[in-house]
Amino acid sequence: MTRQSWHKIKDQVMEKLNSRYWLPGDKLPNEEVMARDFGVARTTLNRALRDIAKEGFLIRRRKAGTFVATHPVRRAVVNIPIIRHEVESAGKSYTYKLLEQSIKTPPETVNNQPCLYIRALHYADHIPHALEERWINHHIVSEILDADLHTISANEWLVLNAPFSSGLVGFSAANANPEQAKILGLQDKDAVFVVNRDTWQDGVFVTSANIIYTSAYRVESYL
Amino acid sequence: MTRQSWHKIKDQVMEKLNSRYWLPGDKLPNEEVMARDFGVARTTLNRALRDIAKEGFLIRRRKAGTFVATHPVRRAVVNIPIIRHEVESAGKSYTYKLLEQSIKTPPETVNNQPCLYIRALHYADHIPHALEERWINHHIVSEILDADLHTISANEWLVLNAPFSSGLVGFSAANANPEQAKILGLQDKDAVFVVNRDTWQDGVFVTSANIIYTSAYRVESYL
DNA sequence: TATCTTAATATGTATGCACATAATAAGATG
DNA sequence: CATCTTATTATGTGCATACATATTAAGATA
Repeated sequence: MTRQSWHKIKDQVMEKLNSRYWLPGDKLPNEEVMARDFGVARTTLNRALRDIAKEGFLIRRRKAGTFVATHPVRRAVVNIPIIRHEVESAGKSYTYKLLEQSIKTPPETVNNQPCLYIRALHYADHIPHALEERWINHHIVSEILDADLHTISANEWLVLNAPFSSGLVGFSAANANPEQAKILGLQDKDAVFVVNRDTWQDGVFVTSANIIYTSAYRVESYL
Repeated sequence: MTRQSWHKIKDQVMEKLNSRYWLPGDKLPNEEVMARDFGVARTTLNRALRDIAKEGFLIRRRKAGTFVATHPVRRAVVNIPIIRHEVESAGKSYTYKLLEQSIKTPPETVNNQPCLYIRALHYADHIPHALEERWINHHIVSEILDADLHTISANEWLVLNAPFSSGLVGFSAANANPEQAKILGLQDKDAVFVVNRDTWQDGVFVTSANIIYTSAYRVESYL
């Protein structure tokens, strides 16, 4: 008898969900029984079920049991790459221009003490691709004051030098303001796609960035 | 001696990454050694490392070993809820109006045979919140022809009745066209946030939807 | 040297067992 | 009847062990 992997068990369970053999809300047999049915150890079945639950199709509660999710919340996993990589992997040439670098006081919503402010333009095939507007807490990542941000983008510098901080990403749409439109080569009021990223290190504010893309930009993901 | 959980091991490893004890590109000790160092079984350490690798901070290759990712691709996990739930969990009243329901031929980019076309408006506190424009392959999910789409949105009906299909999500920005602007109560050319969802069941086209939100809308996620 | 074969190695995972823990149900107490 | 306590149960997880598998490195062969 060939060995069963937890991947195969997962596929078999998913098949029973897809075929509606188990319906939303249904309670599944307990692990011991299912493991016996599938002919694997409970550990192996457990791993398969945990993985499916993590994807949102099953709800598991101790003592209560395992249930088919009634309203599976679909989760899309979105990659947030470094802009240079994003451009280059689309087969285009990447260039970059630092527009502004100064220390000033950000809006209260960002931070309550003076920060390093960066404005930079990312090009794909020498056409403006994305405008980066970023606040950096240089009290925390003080080494960035020595970095040559004409050569390497703040985006990339931070990923390399403070890569493991936690953060919040937001996607939204906006009308370009006149200045942004001019820089990006757009008409006034043209729609832009804004990616906002705020990150912290151990609870302390590190950086807040708005990346402003032309409306041709699109974030995609399989789910 | 208290028992160590794989979560704690994970935290300890993450701490060594955060503190730059291990630098991007570094090779970590092998599992056997690390397990001994942390005082746990290899299984437990393995689970922690697998989890971190899944999040993109470590790269693991058989025989080669475990390495700190040089360019960790940040992944944001975005929830795609049912619109009604989204509105209600914001503490607002949800209402819904079916604007159009007909069978016609979609653009070639969607499907090559006549489909059910739905246009519906979702309200939050009786203010237009999102416009749904959707094509449905009624040859596959024929039961939807019997559903009363005045009562339940196609969005929700599909999640309940064909919930486990695979799909593609896209986020983008656009300028509202005059008709969309009128329906959503916007000015012409106002920016809108568009969520596009295409889903298939076993490789067969099921549905393609554009959900058009006003620019106040924002997709957020921790990472 | 170039190429194929083989051995060594680090991760991947199945299994049986034991115990931890959360949540519920049953029972005891006022 | 309400409330607190306790037992039960299903999932969560640790551990030791064995073997699987991908990948690299070393050795053999031409």
